[in-house]
Amino acid sequence: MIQSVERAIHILEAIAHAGGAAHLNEIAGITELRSTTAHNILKTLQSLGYVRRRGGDTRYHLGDRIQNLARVAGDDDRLRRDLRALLEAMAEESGETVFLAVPSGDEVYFLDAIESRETLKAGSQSGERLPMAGSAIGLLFLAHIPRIRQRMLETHADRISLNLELEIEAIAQRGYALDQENWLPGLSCVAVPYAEAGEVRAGFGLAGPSFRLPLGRLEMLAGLMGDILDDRVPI
Amino acid sequence: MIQSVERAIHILEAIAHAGGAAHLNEIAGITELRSTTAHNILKTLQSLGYVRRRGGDTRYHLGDRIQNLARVAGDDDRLRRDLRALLEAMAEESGETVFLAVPSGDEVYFLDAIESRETLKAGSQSGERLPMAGSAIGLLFLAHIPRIRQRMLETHADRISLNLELEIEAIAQRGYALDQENWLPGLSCVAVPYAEAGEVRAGFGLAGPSFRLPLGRLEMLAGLMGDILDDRVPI
DNA sequence: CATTATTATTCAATAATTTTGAATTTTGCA
DNA sequence: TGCAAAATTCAAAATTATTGAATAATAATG
Repeated sequence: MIQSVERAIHILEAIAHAGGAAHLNEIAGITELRSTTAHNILKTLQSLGYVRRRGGDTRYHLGDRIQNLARVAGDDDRLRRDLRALLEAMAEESGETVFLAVPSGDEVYFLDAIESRETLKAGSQSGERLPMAGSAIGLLFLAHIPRIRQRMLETHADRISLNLELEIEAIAQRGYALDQENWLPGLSCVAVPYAEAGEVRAGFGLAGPSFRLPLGRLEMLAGLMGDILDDRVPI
Repeated sequence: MIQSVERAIHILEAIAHAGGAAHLNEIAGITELRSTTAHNILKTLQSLGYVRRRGGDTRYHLGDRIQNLARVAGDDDRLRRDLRALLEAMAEESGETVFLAVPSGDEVYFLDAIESRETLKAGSQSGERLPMAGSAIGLLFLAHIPRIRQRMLETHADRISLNLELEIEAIAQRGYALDQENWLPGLSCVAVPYAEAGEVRAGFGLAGPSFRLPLGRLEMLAGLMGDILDDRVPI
């Protein structure tokens, strides 16, 4: 357990607890550190952009860099809680297996799922991970999240086929992703994006046997899922 | 400059750069640390909740705690950039002085402003700070952001008048805040909230001489500002 | 299924960093 | 303008974190 790292984190949390800004002595008081020690750590955090001071205010504020981490970190538990009701609505209204997934590294991570009550159904895969390019929901992330697509280009530039590029382009155009037996014979899928603050954070997917899911119905279901998402009332 | 704090931050950024998850050796490679050193720091961050590993995956992921910091940190520069166009639209359509503010600690911090072209106008106060309870926009934050209200109750419980409580309640009900010469004789204001991810992050304010801003016009302007905000097209 | 290779973790000694406390400077306020 | 409070700097001391090697766990391979 590294002491100064622990202390630095406590300092950040002390500032957060004070509402986002606090004086050196206030911080030293809360964290029970000498003011010099707190000062050293704060200067380090400041030079890294995790703490700043704005014009004419001697208080230390939390810095912008934290936002960069947060954007990538996601917060899966909150998403699962917040979106559970929507997932249930989708399961109810479609009758098929539905699931919720988020991007995690260069993979898709399945947060939650509800299985269809039909005899022939797609299995749920909650807790599993799939490569980005190997699922409708992964293609959705590639199409809608620039940072993910860029990372894909950097690391797997060789493995990106023209076909894949066109597919991603098509998804970006129409908003949702379709998979008609590309991934598994007999299985069809739809995936729609969930966005917060103008950025796609997660995706809802639906999968089932192809004979129940002709193209027309897949498109209808994409619309249905979109409508359920739009029913969320903002402030 | 404290070395281990710097290293801990670099490790967090390395994980973020890797898309939110990375193996120990990968992290050690990027940060140019011995794997033991990286391991020690990661264990510290893990015990603090800033890094975690999820079931059966030996990679280190960014942890939920980062989200707690981010919620308080805000990111003013991005907000100013993103919302500048809206501020301009409000200035244009209302003809009065308008401004953008965010909560900062237990104060209101003015991020941006556009002054009216009228001869008699409210001054802009970009860069200034005002106490929460001393401005329409501060009351707006008190009404809409539970964490801010709670902090107010904890620290200034004695100074909260029944009047203030009722006013906050009224703002929470109708959505926007009004100030008719409460703060300064002859000056009237409106303030409307700006929300992201279901949480109020900033507020737009408008101020001008009371003779140009009777109650009816203030209410109309609140509606106008709300409409400009709603015109932002989500995905 | 056994074997190999990779990756993660533990440990004690050493080297180095960080903490200390006092002194100085800056800032805020009457 | 002068006082008080807060922030910052500095060199010595002491604890802390780093090292590197060795072990354990995990994944990959034939």
